[in-house]
Amino acid sequence: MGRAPCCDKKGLKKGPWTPEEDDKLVEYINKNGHGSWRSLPKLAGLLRCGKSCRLRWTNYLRPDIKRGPFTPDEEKLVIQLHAILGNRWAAIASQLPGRTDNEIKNLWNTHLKKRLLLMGIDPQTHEPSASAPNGPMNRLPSSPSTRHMAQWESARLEAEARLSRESLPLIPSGKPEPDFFLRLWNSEVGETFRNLGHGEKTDTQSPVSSSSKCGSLSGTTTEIGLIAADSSAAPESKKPCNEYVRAGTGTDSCSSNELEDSSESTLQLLLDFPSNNNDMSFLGQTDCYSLYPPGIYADSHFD
DNA sequence: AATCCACGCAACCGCAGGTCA
DNA sequence: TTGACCTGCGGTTGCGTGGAT
Repeated sequence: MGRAPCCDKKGLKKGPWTPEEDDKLVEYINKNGHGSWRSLPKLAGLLRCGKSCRLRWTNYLRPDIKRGPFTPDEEKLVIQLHAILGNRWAAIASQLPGRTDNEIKNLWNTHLKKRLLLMGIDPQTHEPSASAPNGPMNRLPSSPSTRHMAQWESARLEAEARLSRESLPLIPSGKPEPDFFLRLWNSEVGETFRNLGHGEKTDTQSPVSSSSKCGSLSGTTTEIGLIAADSSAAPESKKPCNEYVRAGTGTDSCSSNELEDSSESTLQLLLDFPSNNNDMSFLGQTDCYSLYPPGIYADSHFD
């Protein structure tokens, strides 16, 4: 795969953007849209490479960018999503309207990572660091894949307990609509779940650390399968759900691998789940999805 | 007042994947 | 099927700024 160097031309400007350049870029995009980023600089009269223009636009000039400090809620969400997604900043950013992946990446590297370290939590694995052997997360398994499975299993059981306790359909009014799960199950994603027992392929290559990806996707699909099973009385959902829950609740690495390929669309569907600020709120706990013992990510740690 | 240093943010770099001829 | 082109993403760097000494 050949790839043309982006900024191989001499005479292209680098470094900080001037207000004049910003104006040109904004004016051009407002008039014409960005079209091809590669040709944009020439058309807009900028001595920049297209990549630089795109970055400037997406990270700074875009009108829907929310500027200003992150709120505690946003920070909590970033941490929770990072526990699920790992360093997939774009995916995390997509759940925080107005925030860019760059911004979140910076937030993580400059603030959140340090805070977690101070709390004795390894920011990469979200488990207790060696310096905090008695940390509250020490009860979790040490192998990343096992630990993630355990985390999601814990979340699953929590949700299961809550749902059976309530044994009521999920009510709208800020809560997920019951139909959502049915629709989910009957969707293409649900189809993926239904096919899980038939030897779907697995994607083992990913830029994301294996631990985070394994845990996130397997857990994600587990949750969806469970909820679909519990919240829908649709007859067609019974068998596949049972199958799926069985697969999802398996704690060996095989089931993890099988579920791993539920794909980005699955993840996206979960992340697009209709809730307020906390994507995991449907698991029952509103301030944290409780993969960790209470208080780990409580507000007080991030104020 | 001058210097040093740590921090935060904007921007760059290189890779990966998708599209299209 | 192949390769060029394009975009998006994550990691990293460098500079400006403010606080500490």
